[in-house]
Amino acid sequence: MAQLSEGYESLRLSAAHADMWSEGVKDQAEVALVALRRVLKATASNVKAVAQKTGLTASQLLVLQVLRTQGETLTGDLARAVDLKQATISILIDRLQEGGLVERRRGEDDRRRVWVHITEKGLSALEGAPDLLQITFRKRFSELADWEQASISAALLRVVSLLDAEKIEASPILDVSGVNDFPSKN
Amino acid sequence: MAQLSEGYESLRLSAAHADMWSEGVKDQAEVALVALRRVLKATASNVKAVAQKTGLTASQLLVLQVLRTQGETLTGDLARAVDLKQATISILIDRLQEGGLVERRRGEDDRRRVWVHITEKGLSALEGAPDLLQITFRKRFSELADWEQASISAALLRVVSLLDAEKIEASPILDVSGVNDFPSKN
DNA sequence: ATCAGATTGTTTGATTATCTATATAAGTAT
DNA sequence: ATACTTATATAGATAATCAAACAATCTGAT
Repeated sequence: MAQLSEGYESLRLSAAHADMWSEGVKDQAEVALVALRRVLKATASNVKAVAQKTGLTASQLLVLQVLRTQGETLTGDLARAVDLKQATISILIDRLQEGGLVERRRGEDDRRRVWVHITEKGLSALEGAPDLLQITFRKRFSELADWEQASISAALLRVVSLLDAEKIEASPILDVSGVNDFPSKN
Repeated sequence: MAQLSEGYESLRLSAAHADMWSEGVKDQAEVALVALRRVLKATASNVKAVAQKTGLTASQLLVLQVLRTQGETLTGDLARAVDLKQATISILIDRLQEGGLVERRRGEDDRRRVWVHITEKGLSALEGAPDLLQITFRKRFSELADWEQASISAALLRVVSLLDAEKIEASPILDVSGVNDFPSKN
């Protein structure tokens, strides 16, 4: 336990214009990365917690949230949205359907396609698990001064570009948990 | 496919001082959240990709990176660091040990404790999987002007506080993939 | 019309993750 | 000593997840 915290105690989060080559002082990139990691960890923890509250798994929660946000969605798009293989989504949807949380509908024009939509029961399952992290974020963010809001948004967008994540669409959820490879083939 | 992208097309990422109550225009919080989600998705995708390159699973990769950064670590601290249950870590370490990537060492003063450390083989396994995302980030970040670096770091730290993530230590990896509930009990 | 190839989903078989609950072992304190 | 407490490990169960094979359907070129 000591082990863990000590490891990070050595990070100087305030070393704004420090000599980047001196020993023992992290550069700004490190400061940013540490902050980023904390954000990532916080959000990931959050999903698991929310999922558990509803008795859903993280992936199931994720899928339901996508469906709530986007409405009826093709299974393939769902797979892309949560970064899972179609095979995985297929089984995941099976389970959700068994529980009556979603329904499948065969495409009319193109009968290969399968549309998935969330049911009333699915919606109420989500009601039972408010995403407190996101709610907290919104609330506190809204209390910030305009200029600061703009500054944070800009910085985040900058980070997106630094990560070369331009082409990555956002999942409609403040999370990541069962995620996969790049938006490659399937 | 169309379904997915259309959903986000409606977001006006540039509506900086727009009327927050008018229809069809997202407020700044939404802008920030969308950016955040993209960051999360990008990083999550990254781990999976890196893991796959080495033949490791995401969790295994995560653990190895923790061990490389922190050196010898107690299994319990490891569990906390990657937000998994001790039981899960135990099995995970079993596998890594079978592959010769880590070793266990019984504590000397307190013989209940088990220290885990990465082996040479483990280190070279990591060499084979450079975290390109992180490398890219560092490189591009370092090319930014000082003031912008500071601005981004500050904004990220602000986000951490908005998420109430103060108490959450950063994992030494730019990722989250197998993560669990809050830093509660065990 | 027909047939090759592409797309979209599902199924199968296997591995791994992960949890809860329980067991084991070793410290600590009364 | 006896009863807690802490640190790991094990067992049993469920679910995630993938790759590969399969099935159904559509498209386009002949």
